[in-house]
Amino acid sequence: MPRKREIAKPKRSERSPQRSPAAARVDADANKSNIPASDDASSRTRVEQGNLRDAASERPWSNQEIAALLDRIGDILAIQGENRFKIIAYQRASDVIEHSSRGVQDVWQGDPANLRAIPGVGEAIADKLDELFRTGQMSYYEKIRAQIPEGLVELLQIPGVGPKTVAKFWKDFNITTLDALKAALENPEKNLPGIGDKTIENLKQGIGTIGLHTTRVQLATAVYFADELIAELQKRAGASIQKISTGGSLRRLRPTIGDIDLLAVSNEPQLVLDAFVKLPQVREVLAKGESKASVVAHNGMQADLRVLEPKNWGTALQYFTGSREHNIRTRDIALKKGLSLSEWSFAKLKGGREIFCDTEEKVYELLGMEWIPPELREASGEIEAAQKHQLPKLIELSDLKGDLQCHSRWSDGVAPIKAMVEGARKRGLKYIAITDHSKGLGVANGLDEKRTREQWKEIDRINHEYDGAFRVLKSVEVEIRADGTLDLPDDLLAGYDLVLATTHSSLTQSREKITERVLKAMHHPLVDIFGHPTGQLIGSREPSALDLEQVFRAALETGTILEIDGTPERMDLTDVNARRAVELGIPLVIDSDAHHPDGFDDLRWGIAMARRGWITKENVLNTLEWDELRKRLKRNL
DNA sequence: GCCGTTTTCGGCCCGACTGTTTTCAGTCG
Repeated sequence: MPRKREIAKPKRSERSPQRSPAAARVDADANKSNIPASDDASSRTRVEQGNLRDAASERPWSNQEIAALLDRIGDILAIQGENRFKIIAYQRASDVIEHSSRGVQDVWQGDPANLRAIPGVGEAIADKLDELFRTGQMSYYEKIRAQIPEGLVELLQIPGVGPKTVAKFWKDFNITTLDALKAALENPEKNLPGIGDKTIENLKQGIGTIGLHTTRVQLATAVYFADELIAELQKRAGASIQKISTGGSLRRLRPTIGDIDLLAVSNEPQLVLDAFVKLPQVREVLAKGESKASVVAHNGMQADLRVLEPKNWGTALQYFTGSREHNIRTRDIALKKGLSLSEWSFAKLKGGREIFCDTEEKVYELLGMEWIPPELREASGEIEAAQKHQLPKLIELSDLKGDLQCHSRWSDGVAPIKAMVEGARKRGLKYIAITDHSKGLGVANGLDEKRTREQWKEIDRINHEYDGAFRVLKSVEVEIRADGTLDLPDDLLAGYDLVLATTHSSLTQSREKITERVLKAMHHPLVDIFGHPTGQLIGSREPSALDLEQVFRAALETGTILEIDGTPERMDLTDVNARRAVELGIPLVIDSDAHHPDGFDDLRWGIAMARRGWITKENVLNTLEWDELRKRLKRNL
């Protein structure tokens, strides 16, 4: 769903997914009910911690940090009552940079003119970023930051409080911090004259829920919860619901989800909305009107429901799917065709009948382009491609023929190899690589050489039993040690069908060190795949400082395949990085990292990342039969 | 502040819900 504040408050948490003391994953299913706990100071960026200069380091600026800085400038300008289009310009630049598949500092290369190629970045912002990259500071930011009291921006976190209200607190009541506001609310008649009772109550409530409503959860968690809400709503008001769908970032399958958007068709909207706000999952009703309601569930997630008529379905679904930037672009295109596009219809600017679209296909057709899969609607080139009818044919789950990372109870999985085979067969796969951990990962009961050779015998027996109907590959998830060496000897590695190398420890190494370490492993002739490259765990661990551009170059040089790990908390490579990799011509594999026979369902999330990364079947090697795939492995070239 | 198959100046997506300054501003998506 296109959210204006998506580029302000909620987005901040989306950039730094919430931390929780998530235990090491044993079973992917354990994540289904895992809602990360609220944020803490450790995920704050150097921007949010204040002075850029103090926090400046040799590390390049990440897109997330640059986006947070531009976003913060937008917030300050908004509080100052600046021209709203100037504010929007900073927010748009922030949004584009955050979703850019290339590091902006990398694009810069010492020349601000290079930055102008980024949509939404003009002369002024390019020059400011140039200064930031050269000096580690931005004088414009320092200047405007000094013009408003410290702490004022934080008041924007309160739900329902925007820049105008913050400015009023400051100028009318001299309230500039959250603590001062809390104190003033103790005696509102005296401290906050002219503010109504209802507003006072909302402020008190809002302060209490800071953090709760901005928590982003893993895609899988949100999808399962949305399924639950829809099922319950169908049970209670199903007779009145003709159609129901998810919308927003959930429908676009973003790796993390801020809130759940639902969309329904009904001739009895009040009945459906009443049922919705009374669902057992609902803790609090934020708003309820004639066509929409917003609630907060007991698990802390916000859910919105819109109810409409069949004739509006296409425009409404298109609008509520977003993204915000995508909608701004599509509405702009409509305007140039003399049409005003809203969630209800196309209205003709010069009068005349409204045009209704009961399907999304009709909406895009009127806009002069082909239907765009929701996963691509991020204003990152999909509109231009759709106008030329050159959208890629995105990969689908059913294209996968095998899974090259999964675990049995030989290491940290919970099932015997045979049970994993049956789990994979049930899902239509024809081969799996059993990639139990190597001995270096002591916590995962890693295999030494002796146990490895025992495991191979079992795999031989199973393959014999299936007699070609299914193939189990002898493989390993070998640990790349802190110095870049592998923790199994070469003669053993040579005996596997394929080798997946990953990092699990020393992930806080410097950019230089961890990059050098990974490149060393990628140059090893027996390392076929580099798995879950950045080591990120959504909600609990940031990506390592690994220089992915160098990794991509090394992948091309060495023929090392890169992986998209579909475990909901990993999603690694993530969408933008996967897109960059295939743009450069690097072949990928999509794996579940299953630790349980049902864990193969997580391939679905890997496919989601791939589709968001514009990836086709041809880019992914495990869409091939094993006999074809094996020829593409480095060891067999 | 950005941007251009109407434009280098004059625009910049559209609507629901809330609270309250009862006709609309502020916030949000």
